[in-house]
Amino acid sequence: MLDVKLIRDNPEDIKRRLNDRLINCDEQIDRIMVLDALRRELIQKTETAKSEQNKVSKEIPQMKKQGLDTAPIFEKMNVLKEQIKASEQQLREVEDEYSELLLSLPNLPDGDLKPGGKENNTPLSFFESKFQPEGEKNHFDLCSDLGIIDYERGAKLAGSGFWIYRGLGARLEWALLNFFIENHSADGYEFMMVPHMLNYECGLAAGQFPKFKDDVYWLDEGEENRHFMLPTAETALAGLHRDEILTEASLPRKYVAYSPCFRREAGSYRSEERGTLRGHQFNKVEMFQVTAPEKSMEAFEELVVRAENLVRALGLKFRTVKLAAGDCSASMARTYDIEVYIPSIKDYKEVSSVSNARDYQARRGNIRFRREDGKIEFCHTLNGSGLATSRVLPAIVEQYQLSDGSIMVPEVLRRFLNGRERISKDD
RNA sequence: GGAGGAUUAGCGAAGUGGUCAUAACGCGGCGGUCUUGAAAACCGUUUGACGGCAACGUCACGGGGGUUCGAAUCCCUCAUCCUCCGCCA
Repeated sequence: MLDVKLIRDNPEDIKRRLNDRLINCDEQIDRIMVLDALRRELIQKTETAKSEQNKVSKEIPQMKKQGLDTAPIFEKMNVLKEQIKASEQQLREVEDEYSELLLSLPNLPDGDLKPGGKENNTPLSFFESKFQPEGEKNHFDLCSDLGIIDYERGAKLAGSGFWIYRGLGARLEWALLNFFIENHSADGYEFMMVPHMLNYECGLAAGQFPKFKDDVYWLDEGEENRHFMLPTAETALAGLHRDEILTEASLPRKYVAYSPCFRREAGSYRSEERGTLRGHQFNKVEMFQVTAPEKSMEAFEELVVRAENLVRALGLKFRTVKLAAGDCSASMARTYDIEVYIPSIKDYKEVSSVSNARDYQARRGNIRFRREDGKIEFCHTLNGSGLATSRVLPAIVEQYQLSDGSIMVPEVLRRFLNGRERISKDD
């Protein structure tokens, strides 16, 4: 959520900066300006009447004590009561529309981002693979032939977009997750195992709701207090310190969580995204930080390097891309993607998305901290995948394939697989 | 799933329709007096949000709604926690 003061002070500047995202919010901002003024006027009106009501109300017990006639004063109070009721009703209507509009505005992109969409993304760095692949098979065929992923029976159990990791495939997947968690934990990130079903407020704080509430799976539990399956552990971690005031000394808070991620992905199927490249459920290790505002860029750089180092340690070819304003997700002020190379489609696929939300999520979730001098401010929140496995595994099998259709196990993962160096058909 | 009970400041807790909600009282925290230093004792202090240039005002007793001239207090509803019963990996 944006600070309404920013809009109030310079609505044209905010419009221009949001336009960089290729989203036109001009009308919404104009309307917010109108409602903001109206809102403040109504607040004053209501509070003046309430002040009067409180004053008179205090006189009543004294009058009764003295045996005075209270009838005329009740008369007056009834009038006040009606006035307050009416202006409160008006205020409620104005505030409903006002906060809905304010919540629907995306975050301001950082000033150094290129305006526009995907086409304006800027690759920042490239890393070449450690291993020279000996074949050109695609990951779908390799995984099927090796028997490490069962796509057919996955669809049988749950439909298209689901798969089963089997045997050494499951072990490899588990090894990746372990490798990531161990890495972050060693550097002071607190490992969190969070609920996989969350309430609405989590989605609101993270910035996914109300706009993207149809992109997640909702459980059928009746009208109120329903749960949705989390689309990323970020949604849980963004809700962790909701309505809390943290001490400055306890910042930055560094968390790492593993969770499966559930996404509807309605209409986003593309034929090149076969196998595990896009599914309704995938595994991800997520990093999350809560920082003081002046420390969030430092934390951002840290998260980018952490994610890069994991891909580098696996020896995979990848690149890091700075996203243009329009390609960053709505809650984020800046995002860098780490993309791993998938030889069969001659393209890079995102395995990590590192973002700085600045105070956008903190405002929505009311996540604050107290400075040493006692002042209370909103925190900054950041998140980054570290990493999502559903694209790492295809990259591994393709980039580490041998001429006979077996694959090499990246060195850093071997100790999670009893020292195993390769996976072949006979296993 | 059923039956009870609870939710008030950092913590414990008083308050059962009005003039004690910046909330009694206790603990803790912070500042001070005393002390070589500490402890003890004593004194003081200690919520947040919103509106306003300010003076000041408004709101918040788990959340939301209602009754009333007036609600922490009465009613409805939801959430969470506790106790007992049932069921269960």
